[in-house]
Amino acid sequence: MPFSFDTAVVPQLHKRLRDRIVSCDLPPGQRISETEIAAAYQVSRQPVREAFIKLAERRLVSIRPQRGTYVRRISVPEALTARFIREAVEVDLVRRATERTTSKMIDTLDRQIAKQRTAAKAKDPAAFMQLDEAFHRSLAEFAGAPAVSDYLSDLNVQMNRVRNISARQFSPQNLVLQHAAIVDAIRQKDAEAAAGAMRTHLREFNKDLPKIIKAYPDYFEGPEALD
Amino acid sequence: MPFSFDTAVVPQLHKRLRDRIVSCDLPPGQRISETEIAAAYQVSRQPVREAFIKLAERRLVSIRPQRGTYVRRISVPEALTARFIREAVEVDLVRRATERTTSKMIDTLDRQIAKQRTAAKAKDPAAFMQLDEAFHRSLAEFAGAPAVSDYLSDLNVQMNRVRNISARQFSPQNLVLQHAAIVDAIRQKDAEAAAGAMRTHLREFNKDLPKIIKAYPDYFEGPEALD
DNA sequence: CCTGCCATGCTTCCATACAAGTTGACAAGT
DNA sequence: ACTTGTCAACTTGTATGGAAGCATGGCAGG
Repeated sequence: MPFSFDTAVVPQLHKRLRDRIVSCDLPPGQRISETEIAAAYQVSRQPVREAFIKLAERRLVSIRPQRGTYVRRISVPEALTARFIREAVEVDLVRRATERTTSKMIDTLDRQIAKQRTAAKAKDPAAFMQLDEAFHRSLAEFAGAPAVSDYLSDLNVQMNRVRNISARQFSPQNLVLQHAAIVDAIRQKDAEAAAGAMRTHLREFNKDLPKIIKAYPDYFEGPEALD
Repeated sequence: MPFSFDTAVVPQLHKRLRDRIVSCDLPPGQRISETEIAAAYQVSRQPVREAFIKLAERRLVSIRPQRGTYVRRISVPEALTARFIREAVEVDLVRRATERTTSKMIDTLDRQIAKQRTAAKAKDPAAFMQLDEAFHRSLAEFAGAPAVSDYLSDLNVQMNRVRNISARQFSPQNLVLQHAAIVDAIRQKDAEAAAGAMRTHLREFNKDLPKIIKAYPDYFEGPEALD
């Protein structure tokens, strides 16, 4: 499938490949070569190579010189580290958001949760993932630090592959309840309760992870751990 | 100055350019062209280009197609966001470290502080910066999350240019005292005091920043904020 | 049957050539 | 004086051709 002409090729390639990797359409461990992708997308090798470099910087692929380029398997320590950082930051964010509670803010969050409930019932994991991200982004905005989300989404790239599988596997209904608990605590202006609810919510990842590892062991890095 | 032959060129170039940028040897706003750098380091344009791509991913340079590549000016909002995240994470880390206090740990930290005092008296900013990073890295290790440091150092790239200038401008003696306060709180197993001391320490950045902006206004992004 | 060598075909890396867009100078016209 | 059009000298983007290194499989020798 070729690209639009009037735009640089590399960004298009990068985005497309990233999406395919995060959604596990290109599964972890999959080998992808410059020539192969170049032929598939009808471009020369150079832009493909440059897209690969960008993906490697985000640790989504691993370029092994003279050997090949592979979709990185998920590193459990890395995913846990990303989760740890996310917990520290988001707990802080939700505390701050609670201190600045406004009725407009509560309304917005309530509306988002209603939408999430709908998506959960409709069993539309992709839509739910998007709403989930929007919810956390809103919290960052209400905490007065909107740019934090951008940094976090960079970080989340590692977690998101797991969460994508997870969303397909399990019902996100739990997650909606946890979101609702966070909003309730904010509504009551109870910062500590909100922080606790957020911690509980984010630690759910640690419970799902082992299940996903059992179900898809090939997707994860073994002890070899070569980059 | 050419490179060693038996190693790939791109990583060497990347590291060298990154160091030059973070140390402000290549000042913010400086234009750097592929051909120019290629000539200076005796390589072809392609590896330079690929190093530029990596630097752009870390937001250290801004590649403007058909126009040129520039060392990014420091974005104040970005630096503040990085600091915010760092505070959230490091406060959490120091709390955890306090809960796991051991005498060996205290010894290590005390020794590090002694070294910092020496570097501060010797007015060796580069050495101090290195010791400072080692100190924070140790705290992450003692908190049982060593990999967090790697993520943070990625984040810090933005702050580090400011801190580099700051270290040259002001005496780091204050910072040593703040480090010592953190260690004292850990010694007394007072997690809240340790967290508070860490907050105070990291918020120092917010006090230095305006001074640096006044002294080097050209190094910072104005309202134009193009990318 | 097992082991080690070696050719072959792959991969990424680097160099080079060309394409396409931007910028600035400068001259012509108003 | 001011605007406008053109051109030349840059910039980065893409294509392509080798060079060097690695993996695989066949094959000779034990």
